[in-house]
Amino acid sequence: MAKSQTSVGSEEPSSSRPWESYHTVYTNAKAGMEGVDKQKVQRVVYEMSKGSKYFENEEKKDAYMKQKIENMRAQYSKLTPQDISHHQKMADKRILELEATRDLSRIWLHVDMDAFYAAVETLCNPSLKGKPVAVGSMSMISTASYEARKFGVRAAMPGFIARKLCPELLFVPVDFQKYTHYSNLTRKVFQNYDLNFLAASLDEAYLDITSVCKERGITSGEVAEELRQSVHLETGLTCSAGVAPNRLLAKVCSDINKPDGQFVLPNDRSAIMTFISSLPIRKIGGIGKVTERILKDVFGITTCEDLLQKSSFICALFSRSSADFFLSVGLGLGGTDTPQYKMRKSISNERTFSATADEALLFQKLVDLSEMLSADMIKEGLFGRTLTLKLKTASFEVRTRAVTLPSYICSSEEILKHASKLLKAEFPVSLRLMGLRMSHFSDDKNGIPADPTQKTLSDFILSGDVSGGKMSDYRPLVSDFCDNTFSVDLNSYPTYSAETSCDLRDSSMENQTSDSTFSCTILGNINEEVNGTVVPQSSEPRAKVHEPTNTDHKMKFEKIDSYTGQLEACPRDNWQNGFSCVDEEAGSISDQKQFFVWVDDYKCSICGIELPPSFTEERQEHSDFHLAERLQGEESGHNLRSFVPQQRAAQKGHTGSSGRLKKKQKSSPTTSKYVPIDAFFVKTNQNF
DNA sequence: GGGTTATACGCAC
DNA sequence: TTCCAGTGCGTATAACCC
Repeated sequence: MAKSQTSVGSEEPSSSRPWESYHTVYTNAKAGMEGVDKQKVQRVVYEMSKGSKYFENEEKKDAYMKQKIENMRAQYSKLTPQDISHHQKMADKRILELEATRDLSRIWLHVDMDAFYAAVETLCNPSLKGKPVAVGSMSMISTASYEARKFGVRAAMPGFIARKLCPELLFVPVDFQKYTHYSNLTRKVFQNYDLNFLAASLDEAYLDITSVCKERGITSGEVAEELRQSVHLETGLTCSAGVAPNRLLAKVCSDINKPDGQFVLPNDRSAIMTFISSLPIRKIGGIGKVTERILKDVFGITTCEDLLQKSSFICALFSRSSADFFLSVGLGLGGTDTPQYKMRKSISNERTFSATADEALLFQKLVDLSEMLSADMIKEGLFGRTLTLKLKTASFEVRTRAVTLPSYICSSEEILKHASKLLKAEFPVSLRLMGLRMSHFSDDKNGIPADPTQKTLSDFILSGDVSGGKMSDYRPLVSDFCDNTFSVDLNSYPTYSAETSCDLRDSSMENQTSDSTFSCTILGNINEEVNGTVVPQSSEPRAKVHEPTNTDHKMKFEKIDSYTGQLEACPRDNWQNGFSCVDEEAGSISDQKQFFVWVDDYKCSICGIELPPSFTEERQEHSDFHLAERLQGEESGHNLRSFVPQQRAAQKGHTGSSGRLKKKQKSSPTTSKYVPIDAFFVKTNQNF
C-alpha cells in the first residue's frame, strides 16, 4: 500500500505515479524485506502487470473494493451521536465479556522455519548458498531466500516479475517430497516438547510448552532456545520462535526476530497491552490486504490499539463474529486451549492451464480432476454430498457452482457426472483454471462403500472398456479424445448397452486384469426404449483404434443430439456433442426393456408406483433404477443399494436444491433438466 | 423466522 | 522465452424452504 490514507476522498492516484494506487500484497512488511525500496517494487510490479488480463481484473476488484469502502463510509457518517453511544455501550459490554475469557495460564510457542523451501533446497545444493533463490516457477514463487527478499522478491509473486526485480535470481522447482522429509524431522523435535503440538503447515507449528517449563524448571525463552538448537542439529535448518500466552500472539512474536531468532512475550496483561498497542493490524493472522484497507480507509484504524478505540464503530458496522474478532485482537486475546482433532471440512483440487474454450479439452480436464478428487477421497475414506466446481475464466474472473446431492458419493464416475452438468451450464466459456471440491461429508461414513478395485474414468475411456470384456481389443488413442472429436459425452457416457455391466465376468475381461470389478454400472437409454424411439446407428465406428480390424464386437456409435436428446446417425466428422456406443453382441437395448412396463401407461409393473406420463424425468429415473437394480443383481448378486424407488421419488421432491434449481431454470436452460440423481443412474435426454 | 444452500470472497501458507 | 498457484478454512449474504 503506497499511500497511507485515512480520510474520505484520498483514494485518487497520482497521475504521475499510477503504480502508487495499484494495491498488491508485495509491499506488506515481511521478514527480510525491511530495507527494500517499496516504491521501486511497486513500480516494477505495476509496469509488468499493466495491460494484462490479470491487471484488468485487479482493477475491477479494486473498483468493487472502493465502492464497498464508500458504502461503509456512508454508513459510518450516518451514525448519530445516539447510535454511537448505543454501540459504545454494546462494545464496552462485549469487551468486558471477552476480557473475562483471558487465560494467562498457558505458554504457547510458535515455531516457523526460516524460508523453509529455499533453505531445504540450499541445504541440498550448497552452491545456492548466499545467492538469491526462488522456489517455484515463472508463474508463481512459493518461497524466496533472504538474499532474494532484499530485492523485493517474495512468496506469491509471479516468477517473471521476480526476475525483473532480481535478474540474477535462481529458480528451483518445488519438491514437496524433500520438504515433507525435513518437516518430519522438525516434528520429531517438536514432539519432545509437546506431544500434541499443532502443525499449521509443513514449516510451522504451535506447541503448548507450559508443562515442559514447569517440569524442567526452565523459562520459556530457554525452551525456545533449546528447541531451535535441536531443530538445527536435526535438520541443518534454522527456525524462529515466538512465545506468548496464546497462539495468536505467539505467531506474531515468532516473526519479530526472524530469521534464526526468538521473542518472548511474558504472561502479563500489561505487557500484552503494551505490546499490542502499537502493533500494526496487518501483523495479525486473519487480517489481510482487504481487511487492512477497509479498517484503515473507513475507520482510520492502523494499530491493534485503534481497534479498541474505535470499538463502537466496529460494533456498528461489522457482524457480531467479525466485531468479536477485532475486539479480541485489540485485547491481545487468542486461542489457549489445545483444540481437539478437527475433522476435515472439504477436500479439493484445482489446476491452472492455458486458457481455452475448447469444450473437449475442458471436459478432459474435468475427467482428470474427478479422478484425482475421487482418489483423494477414497484414500481418506470420505463420502461427500456437496460438489463445487470452481472456474477461473480467461479474464481471471472466479466462479463457483455447487450442487448438494441427496446421497453421499466418492466415485470418480459420480463426481464427473455431476461436475459435468455444472460445467456444461457455463458453456460457452474460456477458462484458465478448473477445480473440484467436495464438502458436506458423511459423519458416519455410511456412503456407498468405495470399491478399491474400481476402474478409473481414464481406464474406462482409454481402454474403451465400455462393453465389459468384449472390448478388450479396443484401444482408442488419447488423441481421439483430445481433439475436437472428444465426445465421450459426460452425460451420455453411461448410456451404453444395458448388457455391458452384465458382461463384466466375461472371460476375456478376467484375463485382462485381476481387478476388473468395474463398479460403474452402465445403463441403456431406457427413455428411448420406453418411448419406442428408433435408434439409428452409424455404419462407421466412432473411435478408430490402433487396430480397427477387430469387428467382433460390432461397436456402433450414435451421436446424441445435445438439445433434443435424440440419437441420430453420427457422421465421423461431426462427433461434437457426444456419442453412445452399443455392443450388439452384448445384448440389445430392446432385450432389456421387456422386463419393464408402465401398466396403463401409469403404474410401474415392478413396484406399483404411479407416475403419470407427463412425469417424463421421474419415469425415466424410475425405469433407470429398476434396470440398474436388475443389472446389478445379474452382475454379481451384490446389492449395492438399499434405496427403493419410492424413497428416491420422495427424496427427490425434497432436495434442498430443488427450489434453487427452479430459479436457475430461468437463466440457465442448460441446467433446467438437472435433478440430483443417485449413483449409477444417468438420464440421457438432457439438454446438453 | 430460523435453518439450509449456493455463491462470493478473504486469508494463510 | 516464460506472463499471477493450490489447498483448505472461514464468513457474509441472499434466496429458499419449512
